[in-house]
Amino acid sequence: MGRTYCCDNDGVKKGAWSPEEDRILVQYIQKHGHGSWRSLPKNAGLLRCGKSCRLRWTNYLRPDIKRGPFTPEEEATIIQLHGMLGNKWASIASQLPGRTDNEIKNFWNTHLKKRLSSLDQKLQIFSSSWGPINIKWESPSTQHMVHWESARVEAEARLSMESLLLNPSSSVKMENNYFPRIWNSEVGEPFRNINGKDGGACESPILQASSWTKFGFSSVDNDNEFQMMSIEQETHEQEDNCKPNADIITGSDSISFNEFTDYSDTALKLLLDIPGGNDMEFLEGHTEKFYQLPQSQV
DNA sequence: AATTGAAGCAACCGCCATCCG
DNA sequence: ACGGATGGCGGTTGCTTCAAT
Repeated sequence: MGRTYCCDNDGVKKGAWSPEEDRILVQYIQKHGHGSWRSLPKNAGLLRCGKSCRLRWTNYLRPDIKRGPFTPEEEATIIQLHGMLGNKWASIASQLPGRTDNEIKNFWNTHLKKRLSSLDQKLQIFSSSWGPINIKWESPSTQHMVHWESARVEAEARLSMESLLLNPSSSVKMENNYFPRIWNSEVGEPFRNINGKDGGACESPILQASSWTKFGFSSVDNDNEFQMMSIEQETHEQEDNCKPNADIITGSDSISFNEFTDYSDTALKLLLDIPGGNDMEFLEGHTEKFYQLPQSQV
């Protein structure tokens, strides 16, 4: 059985849109609005299905579409949001005015995924040089964590670097508000509620693990209801409340969320933007300096 | 100059959620 | 309450462009 696809009709054109079709579609929508997408092509005199028209309009012809390459800020936003939301392209796009979910999805698949996968490889090399870090890299959930962490740390590193370069005195404050803003927006809602119906306040795992404080950035702004806290002081206080989050994320892997975070924050930070051809060269003879086990692990 | 493979991107497809009669 | 219609979303495909050989 199954429902019929709206473009199953004979005589419906497929493939690339011609400038003439674009012109007709734009003129029609400007004059009448899109109304029902299904009836639009017939009314406008286009041999396309409504779905195709909607896609063409939303992804390409809409007047507020922002063309051109992604800025570093947009890139960082995508990485961060993808770390939080996964492949929720529409949600990510809603935070990037003028960008479409399709564009972001393509950008992720063609650029960012590759970059993060190369980070994964670096991490594997990095971890294999240390016996004590018993990470099961083949585990899907751990791999997801690696993606998640890679994305987050890369974005943080980039943002902090840009912030310091552009405005050493004030920009940190702005960037520190980024996660709280997203967390408190509709995008963050499912994550705020992840701990169950009793609504027990549980802080974002991202913020729990955030390296802002670890790397010496401290919030100077307490206006936001979402307050950045010292990891050392606050994480342990909330650990019990938030344990389900960590379990969800790490599954049955051999390291806990927080353990992994402690390792990877430092490790990834070091792996980013390393000058020269040999990414691992900087580690030689210096591993003990770069890497320290958390107190609980020593 | 021709060929080939990779990368980038627009568009399609099918599933799912919501709307509406 | 139910079922069909519609819109939205994410995954995938395939065409185009470009660089390497």
